[in-house]
Amino acid sequence: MQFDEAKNKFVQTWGALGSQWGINKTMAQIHALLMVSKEPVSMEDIMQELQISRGNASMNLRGLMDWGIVYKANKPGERREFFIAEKDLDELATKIAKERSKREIKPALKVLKEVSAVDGNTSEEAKHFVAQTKKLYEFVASADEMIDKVTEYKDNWLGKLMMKILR
Amino acid sequence: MQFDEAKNKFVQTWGALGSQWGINKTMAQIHALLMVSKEPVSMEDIMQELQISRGNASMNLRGLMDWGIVYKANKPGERREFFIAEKDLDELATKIAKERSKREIKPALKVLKEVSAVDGNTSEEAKHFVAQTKKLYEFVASADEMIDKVTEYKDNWLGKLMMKILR
DNA sequence: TTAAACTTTCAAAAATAATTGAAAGTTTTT
DNA sequence: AAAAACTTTCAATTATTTTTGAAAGTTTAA
Repeated sequence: MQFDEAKNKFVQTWGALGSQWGINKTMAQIHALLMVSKEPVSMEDIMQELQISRGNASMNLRGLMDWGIVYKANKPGERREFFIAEKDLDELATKIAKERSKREIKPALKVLKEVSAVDGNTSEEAKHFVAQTKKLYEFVASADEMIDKVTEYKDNWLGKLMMKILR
Repeated sequence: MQFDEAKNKFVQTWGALGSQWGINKTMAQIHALLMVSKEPVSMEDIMQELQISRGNASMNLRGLMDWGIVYKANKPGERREFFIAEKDLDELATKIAKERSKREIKPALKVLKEVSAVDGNTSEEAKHFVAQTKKLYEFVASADEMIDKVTEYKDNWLGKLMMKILR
């Protein structure tokens, strides 16, 4: 396979994957493009390579920066802005995990706690509901904690040991 | 909070969450509904509770069954079909992890392997591309394996020990 | 075998999400 | 201070996804 073809395939595939994970296609494609670019890339270039409008590029770059996985990079002597992706994969995974926890898991936990505290759970139905949502709360909370710990310890000896055992 | 209100809130929240994870809203809502129902639920009841059409209910139930997290249940003496959700949360998590691995991670790995094998990587650009995609391959492959192991060992002593350490 | 009871399918309609592009906003240069 | 070089915003458009509902399909009962 030729370089251009390979690059294109990578960007397309990453974009399609993004959709399945609740990230929009263009955002995932921009990220893919930046991931495999050695040099910082200008908005102009991104628009050109992905054939998208200026507004689209601008908004999705902002989105990626909000996730903390793309940065602005200033090229000396250049007026316009360039962009680079976080290329350290451990760092990338950590940022994504932390952000998803904050945006999605924490709010879900809050709701689970609320709803599992229904008043006077008299009926069988209500009892079952409380039991299930409590279990769910416990489960989600400990999964969330576990992800925390794994990312936190990822580069110390204990973490490395565990990774080894798990592999 | 009253039972009905709580149940509704739970179903709505789970549905909204589903969207962010690439699962459609109705499918997530049906799943939520079944999760907290003690008794098997008929399609009629699902349509009623979620205010959705027959076709919609049918397709999304089929989807949930394809994921292996909802089953048909026959009530003795009843003609029509009833549905129940997998309620064991470890089992649920395992099924989802396995299925996502099969549907999304494995195909992504295939592409990563393909594209990291570009011909005559002469230019600096091409070299960087190959290096990045190879790293990505390694990373994704080991994350996938790790998920495998965690779900596999979840209920044996080693798994339990690790869970304890990680908590 | 036919009718009744129920489920699935799928083309069309509706709802939702993403994209465009031009105007407004910023920052830098002269 | 004005122009130039660039970025952001957002209402309107376009594309995608989901939902509907009626027809076709299937299974059970009589």
